Amino acid sequence: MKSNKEILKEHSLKFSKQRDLLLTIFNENKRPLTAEDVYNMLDSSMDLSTVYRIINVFTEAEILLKLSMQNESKALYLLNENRHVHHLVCLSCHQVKTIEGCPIHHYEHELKKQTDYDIVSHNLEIFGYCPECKEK
Amino acid sequence: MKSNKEILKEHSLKFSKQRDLLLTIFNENKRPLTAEDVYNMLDSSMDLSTVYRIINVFTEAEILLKLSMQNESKALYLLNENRHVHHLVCLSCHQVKTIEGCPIHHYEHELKKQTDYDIVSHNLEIFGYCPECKEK
DNA sequence: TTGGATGCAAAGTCTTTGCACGGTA
DNA sequence: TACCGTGCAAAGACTTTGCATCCAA
Repeated sequence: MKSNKEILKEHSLKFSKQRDLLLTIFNENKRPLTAEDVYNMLDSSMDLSTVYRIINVFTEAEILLKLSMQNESKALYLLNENRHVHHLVCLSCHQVKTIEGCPIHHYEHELKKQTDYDIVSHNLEIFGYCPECKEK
Repeated sequence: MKSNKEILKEHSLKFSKQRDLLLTIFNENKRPLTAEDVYNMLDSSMDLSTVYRIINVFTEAEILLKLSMQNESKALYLLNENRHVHHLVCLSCHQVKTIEGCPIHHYEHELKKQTDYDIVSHNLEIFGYCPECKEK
């Protein structure tokens, strides 16, 4: 298991107490978090603007992944596991299940032929209710 | 071809000059538009807040579809064709190609079994460069 | 020592809301 | 006429930025 310090170094990012803390939070919470979620977990011990700045730096470095979830006005961020995966997100508790294997990888090739588009990426998120929440 | 008046009536929405105009704009521009795009097309002849209000009403009535596209801070809206389709969006010109047939429809059933989640919906958008833009 | 990171406060961007007026049913 | 829609102005929510200070390399 890599230390936070090592992770930062790999991405040519300076170490700081704040960056260390944020990495730890995202490591310990494998679900999408808003900047505010993170801020609250820190008991406001760091400025909100710093949280935003670090999240932006991490996203640019691809340490974090930005999710686009409709009906959410705040941006959600998740640790980038560096594999091509998708997420099954619980609409009630926001818990995330990571789905290995991309169901449309093959389809992209087909689409490329059909449309003559240069296909670069896609965005797939699946929504539902997790076993616990669906009972209610 | 239904008139705008009829479309509004079907959704139990009152007719107004402004709603009529917006429907026409979305009908003539089958690509994702921001509230501001619409406002500009109107030569500012209607208030921006009205544009937002109408877009919200239309989205709630499912006349429009709200897209979630990462790296876009403004919300994008598109006429809802009332079929389950996905969109292939050009990263350069925002032109949209509608894809009939859902490549993951079958996959959702499989996933339901695997995960015990109650799967409700998904969100798939595909990004790339259209034949014209990819030359550049 | 030095440049980048942070805290604080202020501003920016996108969107929503309150209220008076106007138009549709 | 009664109610909903609209314009205008202001506020709200989320995020970014400027600047002085602080800290890691």
